[in-house]
Amino acid sequence: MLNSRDLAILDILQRDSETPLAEVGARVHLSPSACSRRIAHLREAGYIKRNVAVIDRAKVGLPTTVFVTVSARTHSAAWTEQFRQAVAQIPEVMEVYRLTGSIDYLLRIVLPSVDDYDRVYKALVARIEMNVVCASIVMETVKSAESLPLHHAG
Amino acid sequence: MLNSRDLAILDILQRDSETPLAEVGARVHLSPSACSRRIAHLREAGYIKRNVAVIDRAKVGLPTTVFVTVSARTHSAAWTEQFRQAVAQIPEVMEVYRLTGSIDYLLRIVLPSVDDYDRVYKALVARIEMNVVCASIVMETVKSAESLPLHHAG
DNA sequence: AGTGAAAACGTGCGTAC
DNA sequence: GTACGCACGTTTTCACT
Repeated sequence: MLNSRDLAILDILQRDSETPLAEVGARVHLSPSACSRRIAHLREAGYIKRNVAVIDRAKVGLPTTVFVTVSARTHSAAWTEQFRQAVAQIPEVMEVYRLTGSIDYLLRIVLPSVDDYDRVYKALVARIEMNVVCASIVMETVKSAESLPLHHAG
Repeated sequence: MLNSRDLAILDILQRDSETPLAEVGARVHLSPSACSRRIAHLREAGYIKRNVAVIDRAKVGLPTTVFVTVSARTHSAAWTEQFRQAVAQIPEVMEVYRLTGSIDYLLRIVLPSVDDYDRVYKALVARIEMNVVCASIVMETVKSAESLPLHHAG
């Protein structure tokens, strides 16, 4: 289980994983060595999965996001599995969610430009029969939090 | 500008920012010290924004995701700015995108449970008048890439 | 069991070649 | 680009509560 101090440590590390233990310790009122042990425990227990570099999408030539809503042709287990494999194979498809309601799936696709969507669309429909309900291009990212609301966790 | 070696380094670091320089060097056929210089440059130039810990959402008590589609009451600059501030103030609202098409905005909301959605919904409508078109609960995360398709970048 | 002080360790960085 | 050495931060040990 997690106490409030563990949550505070996680909150620091999800914003900057390179924060020196001395600073982490100062912020949660703990010694650096104690922080080191806590973090090691949080890793082993799976609360921290790994550390990653956050890359500027626009700067590396991937400024465009397209959201695609899809409904299944059939709801058979075979179709579902084939769909799962299709989206797994296409790296531009970064996230796929199965939703409640009339729309079955939501896909987030990351691309160099809107022109590339056609390529990804064709790659998708070549692998699996599906009804693309709608494709919406992201005009503006109004908010992008990148850190979990840990203070509001259960 | 970025060459293919820089992209390879970014690809390694976006998967695991703790990869030792010796291993990064081995994978891109470069000495550790040369890697160190490249990475420092990638940071200064803003390609790498920062390093963060990836936290297991379910384990910290935030397993639920809700996607909400919103259309604007009016399209005035004042409404837009007020909407921007409203979503900025609510930490559970992690991402907000302005989209093409009839739906104006897409919100990704992260919560302890579906029951908490009512609380966030009320917090939103208390701050800004808007038409919530639809709220869909994520039943299953079919794919979650967490790393950019750098090999397909422009 | 969990803490803090201090010593040992390892990695990354700067200088020299 | 390689080799060395220093410096820093992290990790471990240990005494203690």
